[in-house]
Order: sequence, then C-alpha cells, then structure tokens
Amino acid sequence: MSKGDPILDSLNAQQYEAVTAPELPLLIVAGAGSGKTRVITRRIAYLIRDCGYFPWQIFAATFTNKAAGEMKRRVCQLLPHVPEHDLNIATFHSLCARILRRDITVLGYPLSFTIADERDQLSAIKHVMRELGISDKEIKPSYAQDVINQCKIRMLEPSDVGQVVQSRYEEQLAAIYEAYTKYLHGSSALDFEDLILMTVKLFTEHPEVLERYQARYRHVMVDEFQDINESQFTLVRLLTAGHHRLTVVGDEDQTIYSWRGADIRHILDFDKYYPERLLVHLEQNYRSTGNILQAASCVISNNTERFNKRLFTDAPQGAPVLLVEAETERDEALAVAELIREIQMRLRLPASEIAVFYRTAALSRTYEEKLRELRLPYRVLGGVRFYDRAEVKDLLAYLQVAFNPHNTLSLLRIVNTPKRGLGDKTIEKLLRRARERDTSLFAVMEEASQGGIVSPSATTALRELVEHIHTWNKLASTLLPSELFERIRNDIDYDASLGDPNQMEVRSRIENLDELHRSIVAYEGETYEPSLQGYLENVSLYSPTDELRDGEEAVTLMTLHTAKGLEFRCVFIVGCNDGLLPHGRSVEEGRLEEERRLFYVGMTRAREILILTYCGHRVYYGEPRYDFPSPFLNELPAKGVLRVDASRTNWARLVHALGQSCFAAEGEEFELSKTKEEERENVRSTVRPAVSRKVPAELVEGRPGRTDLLGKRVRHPLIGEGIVVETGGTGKDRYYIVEADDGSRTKFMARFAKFEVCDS
DNA sequence: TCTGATTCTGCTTAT
DNA sequence: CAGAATCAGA
Repeated sequence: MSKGDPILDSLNAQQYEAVTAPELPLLIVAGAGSGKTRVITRRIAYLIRDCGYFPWQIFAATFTNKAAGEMKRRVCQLLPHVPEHDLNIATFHSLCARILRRDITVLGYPLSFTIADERDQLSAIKHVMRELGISDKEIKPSYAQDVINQCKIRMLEPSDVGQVVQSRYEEQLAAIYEAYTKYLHGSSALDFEDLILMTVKLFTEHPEVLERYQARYRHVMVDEFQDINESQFTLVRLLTAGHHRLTVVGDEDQTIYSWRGADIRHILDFDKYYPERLLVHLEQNYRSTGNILQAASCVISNNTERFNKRLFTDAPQGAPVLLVEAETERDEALAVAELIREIQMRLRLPASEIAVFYRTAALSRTYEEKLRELRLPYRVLGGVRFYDRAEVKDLLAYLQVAFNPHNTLSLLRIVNTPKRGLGDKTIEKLLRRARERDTSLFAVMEEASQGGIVSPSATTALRELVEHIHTWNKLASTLLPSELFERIRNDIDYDASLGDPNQMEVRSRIENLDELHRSIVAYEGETYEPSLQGYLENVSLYSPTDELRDGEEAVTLMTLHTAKGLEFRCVFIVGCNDGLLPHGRSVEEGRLEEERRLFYVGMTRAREILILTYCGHRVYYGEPRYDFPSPFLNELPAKGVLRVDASRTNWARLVHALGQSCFAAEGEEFELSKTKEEERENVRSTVRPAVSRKVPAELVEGRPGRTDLLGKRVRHPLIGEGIVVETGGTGKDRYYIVEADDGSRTKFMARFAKFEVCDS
C-alpha cells in the first residue's frame, strides 16, 4: 500500500481485499454503513488505474440515478483525468436504453422508440381492454398491469403465456398482454420492463450483437445486488458469459423490492451461478452509534432469510433510540415537528441532516402541516411528482409527439388538449381505421386531414394539428429542446387555454411550465450532448432521489424505500403502527420479512439520533380507527431504547438530555452479540408498548381475544351511550347495531367502530 | 362536443 | 378524502 494513494489508502483489511480482489466473480456482502460505496468506487478506479481498463469498459449498474451520479462523481475524484461521460455507470434501465438506442432496429423497433412510464402503461392497458371488450370489473387494469410486468420480469412473452392458460380468466389476461404488446409496438414504445427484456432478447437472438458488447464491457459491476430481478440477472449473466469478470455488492438484509421482482435467492445462491466466486464480508459499520446499530441488529435478527452476519462498530453507544408514543396521528406529527425544532436549536443539527421516513407516501401530509405550522423548512421527495401534473404531462406529451409522431399514447393525450373540437367520436373513428389498416394513429390523421373521412370541422382541426406536428418534428433536430418547448407552447397558445391568468390556479400552472422550461435548460447545461431524445429519456427514468440536492437547508421527508442508500445524522421513522409499517397488504402477501428489512433499512440510515414514533389511532378513508403499535417495536432491545409518551414529555428537556448522552463519547469498542440467541436475550419479552392499555383489543376485529359486544353498553362520540343490540357479518363486514337511550338505532362497521365499552 | 356535477371506488412501495 | 368515471344538460 503506497502512502498518499487515494485509491488504496485508509481502507480496512476487508475493504482492501474487496477493492483489489482478483478478477474472479466477486461477491461483496456489505452490511449497512460498511463503506460499500467507497469500496465499489475505489474498485472501479483501481481497475482503471492499475489493471489497464479504459473507463468505458466497465459496465456498472445501480438502481437509482442518484446512486449512479454519486458513484461517477467519486470515481472522477479518484481519477481526475477521466471525464464523467466516459464512465458507464447508470441504472440498469438507462444502460439498457443506451444499448437499445444503438441496436434495437434488429428487433423491429425504430431507434426513436419512446419510453412509456407506468401511467402510460396503465392507460394503454385500459385502452386495449376496451377494445377487447373486457370490462374493468372483470379484470382490474392495475392487476393486469401487475401480471404483465411479472411476466416480463420472468421473460415470458405473450406467446409463452398463451399456451399455458387454464381458465377463461387467464385467457383474458393473456389476450390483454398480447394486445398490449401490439399496441406498444405500434406506438414504438417500450415500457420499463421492456428496456431490460428487449436487451436480453437482443442479446439472445443476435449473438453477434452480444459479442460486441461482451468485447466492450470487460468488467461488469452491480450495486445493490440484492434487489436484482430475474431479467436483470439474465442480462448480467449474458454480458459476463465469456469472461466471468463480475463484481457484485449487496446486503440481503436490505432487499426491499421483491414486489418488483427482486429475488433474494440471487445473492444467497450466488455461488450456484458462479461456483468459483470469491466472497468478502464488510462487517464494520462506520455510520451509526452503538445504540442505533444494536437496535437495528436486534430487529433484523428475527429474519430467517439471511446470512448470519454480525455487524460491529467502534463508535460510542451514543444517545438512546427514542420510541415515542402519541395519542393521534396529529399528536404524533406535532411531537415530531417539536422534536425537530428542539434538535435543530439545542443540538445545532442543520435541517439538511434531519429526515423523516414513512411507509406510504400518503402519510407525508400530516407531517407537512405540522412542520409548516412551526415554520420549519422541509421538502418532500417524490410526493406529488412534478412530472405528474397535468400541464407538465401535456407539454411533455407534445415533446414526445414532436420527437416521435407515431407515439399514439402521447398523441392521444394532446390530440384534443387544448380543446380543438376533436372529440371522442372523431378519435374513435380514427383509431378504428388505424387498427383496420394496421397503421398508427398519426398516419390516419395525416390521411384524414385531406378530407372525406371525418366531419369538415374536424378535418380543419386535424389539418392544423398535423401541420404543426410536421413542423415540430423537423425542428426537433435543429432547435434545442428548450427552444422547441417554447415554440410549441406558443404555437398552440397553451397558456391562454388554461383560462384567466389572474386566477391563482391558472397562474400556478403557468409557473409550473416555466419551471419545466428551466429544468430543460438545466438539462442542456449539464449534459454533454443535449438532445430532445436525451431529455425525454431523463424524464422517463427520473426517480424521487434525483430531487435531492446537497446543502439545501430543509428537513427531508420521504418513504422508507427512497431512503435506501442515504444517511442522516438524525432520522425519524413515523407511523410505526401495525398494518402500516409491516404494511397489511405486504403481510397478506407473505412478505413480513421484507417489511422488517424495510424497517431495518430505515433505522440504519441514522448516524446519531434515531426516533421511532407511532400513535393510538389514526384516520383512514376519513374515518378514525384504532391502531396498534408495530410488532417490530417489540423486537427492539430493552437496553439503549428510551420510551416516552408524547403527551407528558417536555421535548426541550428530553432533547437536552439526548445531547448529553450523544456527546458523552467513550472510545471503547462496541460489539454486538454473535448469535441470534444472544441477541434475543437482550430483548425483554415483557415489553409492551404502552398504547395497548388505551385500546380495548376486543373492539378491533380480527384480534385474538376479541369478545363479543352483544348486550354491552358502549359510548360513541356521535350518538352518546347505547346498548349493542345486534351484531352480524364477518371480517371487515362485521357490524354492530347500537340502540341509543332515546331508542334510535345506528349501525356501525366494526372495523371503524370508535366506541368505548362503558363500565358496569 | 363540452361542461360541471355527482357518484364511485380504492392507499403500498418505484425504475 | 381524492381522483376517476359517469351522466345530465347545454
């Protein structure tokens, strides 16, 4: 190890081994906070500097653009003479898009294909279902979407599926899949899964193309390998088939995308695919305090689908993990906001070092409200997405059409926006004609604009639109994307079509469009060779973490999923309630362990302060409902966790105390217990979150120990006191009929019932 | 063909 | 509660 070497210095023994390992298939099992990014970036730099690789010969796949950007930046820091655009570090989807942009024509797609996001996908599915005469009562479009995506992940094409259908239902699904595929092809569009699938197809059906890429990509790296799905893994195996030069980094405890096809087996059984593989474990955690790591390890030790890893740290114990119980959701949010204020003030943590994580995006609202009330700056990652707003989608659709007029999906969106008298009837007629002649909607529109096919007024409108599209399509290759954007916006008078600009609503929409324009300009500024195609691709593959800019002074709110790969000095995980954090749907589908991993991912993002919160009841669907604490909270160790009741806590004093324990650092090594049994011993089994005393378990349907309320006297905020005179139904349909003292009867659904049993 | 109003239905998670 | 689908009426 030479002194002053930025690539090989200041690595621990395991990290050094991983960075400099020989070029056999290498599996790096990297626990949370163990310097994974550091290792992978240095290995890339090491291969380039010391092993004779050109930067572009390394194919490095990540799962988010943010991670890719960060990795590129750090590699370039290590190798100042390497320009960023020489590196092939990107998400699987972008890397595949790049390959397809070169070579997709052999699969019968034009190079100018467009990328359909999941909303486009859903509307395409609805569209073909309508054509097939399948109502969305019979098959939910979102279900069909799920099935189609699952098929694509497993690389099953419509023809494969068509042969194995067993029921009328499956037959219909197969028919939708087939029609959808045709429809997409007709629009020259690829959905997200197609990006991977088509690349796999390209490689398997055209070995000469594969050989070219195998020769180019001499080494393949995969970050977050635990989240790889079958088609992605197939792609990796194809690319490395000849040489097996492959480095993968992952942590099976952080698999959180199995619903998207991620399969934990790929990492657990890596040696089955690559028997000669080398294995390096990174087990020292450099991120979190002892208490945080201890708590997280304790929780994750309850999982069975994992290697038996033991993470350790040299860091001091630090402050205890805080577990806050609140009465209602709003109390919970208020507690969080007040804690944030105190932490900023008393512990001098900058807002950018504080994050709030939740399981579902819908939860952010209450927290936003309270943060606003206390005037604490915040930002929400991936909330109502900017790119999902109607006006933004409209203009983007125009750009899509300018880029590729045969993109029917986008064309349908804009054909009558702004209104130009091309109603449903006309469009249906044109679509039918397009289907009959097996051409695109745009081709039929061109034809119809000559007259004789649709009504005279529609013909005029069509002619004008078609001419515009021709013009924009020509301009697309000469103007900058931002110039084309303004041109289109003017040509169609879009701003004026929104209505009176004095209205707040309209003004904010116009501002959004200005913002969109700025984002295009920004793209042009930071891109090597800006193009309309490149910009549209950026937008399609955009992810919530891309919004994260360093140094912005605001508390960050995001879902647990988007939190992966990030770290903050202070982390809140809110809504730690049963049904929400192990999410009910996930548990139903048998993914409890994945929910636990999600919780673990959240916990291990925290460096110094970790605060978990839950509440006694919250509002669902506008109705209040009792909520139980998350079962994961019972898996926390007794030591190093402080439980407090929000209604009786002086936050200022508590935070002050936290600060004391934070900075009372002792240098002694903190190692976690080695076995699951030892870890379990740390868990006091009698620990029950205090809220259970407030929630009468018998009132919640489906809970063990529920007693029948028939004949009991109850109190309800709406009707006052009354007697349960009748009960019936099962599961979530269970109801109680309560006769109030004035003789009136009211029916309550058990799952929403918010009454208390009266004594006596 | 367009509009506003009303009913209906459904909250994971995201490249 | 909120977005989507549907419907009445101009």
